[in-house]
Amino acid sequence: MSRENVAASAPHRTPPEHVHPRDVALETALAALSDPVRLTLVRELAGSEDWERTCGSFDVPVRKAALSHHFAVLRSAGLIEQRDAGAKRINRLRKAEFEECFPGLLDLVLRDAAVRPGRPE
Amino acid sequence: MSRENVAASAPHRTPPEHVHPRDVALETALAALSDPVRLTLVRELAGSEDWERTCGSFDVPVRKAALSHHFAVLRSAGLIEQRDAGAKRINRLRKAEFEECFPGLLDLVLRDAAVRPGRPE
DNA sequence: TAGACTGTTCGACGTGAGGCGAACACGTAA
DNA sequence: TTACGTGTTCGCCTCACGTCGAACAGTCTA
Repeated sequence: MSRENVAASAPHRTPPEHVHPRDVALETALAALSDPVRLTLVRELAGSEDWERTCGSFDVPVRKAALSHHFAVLRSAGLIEQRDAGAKRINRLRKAEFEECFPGLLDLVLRDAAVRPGRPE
Repeated sequence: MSRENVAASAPHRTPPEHVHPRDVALETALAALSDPVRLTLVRELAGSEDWERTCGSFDVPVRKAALSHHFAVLRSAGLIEQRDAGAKRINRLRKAEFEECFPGLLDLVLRDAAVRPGRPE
């Protein structure tokens, strides 16, 4: 709690904790991708450049509290990486790492959006 | 309720209702596979011949009521097909159809079991 | 410095999923 | 016919998930 612990020009915001897809169970990865909101996030992210999208820039029908929760789930499933940039937080899809650990899964998710747009509810 | 409605040597047990993977949403397929019990069922089924395994022949730590529920989930996700054989109900993994609709997914699930046996909980 | 903006955390809520035992239906064997 | 085995359905319970509003912490800008 001393002054020194906070010193050394450390960032004031606690940076997000990441999990590498290597340390993610298959069940966790599948569960993370089985939610429509998170599926939208992943797909929009896949169509953007790395570190291009802020958390608030996605077109999803939930408020920011729920949105923050979904990003946390994606993070702990090894699907995204986040970085603080000023007041905003920018995102990147961990395409290569995830593909290496769960081959074909990300492709399936992204392709499914294009090939079969209107699925049953 | 008349005698004729039951006639024509119809089976007494109502046969299970099936869903073709074609009519299954990606979210549904992923959710079905994100449960450890169902994952075990699918994997054991993949290691057996078609119509070889009865519902009660799987090594899962749940009672028969829950087991019956899991089979219903797998059925409505287009993952298995069931048929009545006397008092028992025998199963088949819809490997080809499912692979056609969700390419790579089943392979990922089955391979993951072999390549990474001990995953984090 | 005051305010606007971005995102996280907290507590609460409703819903649905997964588990169980009990009861039931059906098929089979004694 | 009776008894047993297999699997489904029902009601109930518990817990995790998704959602929200409110409050908070930082960052940037006026």
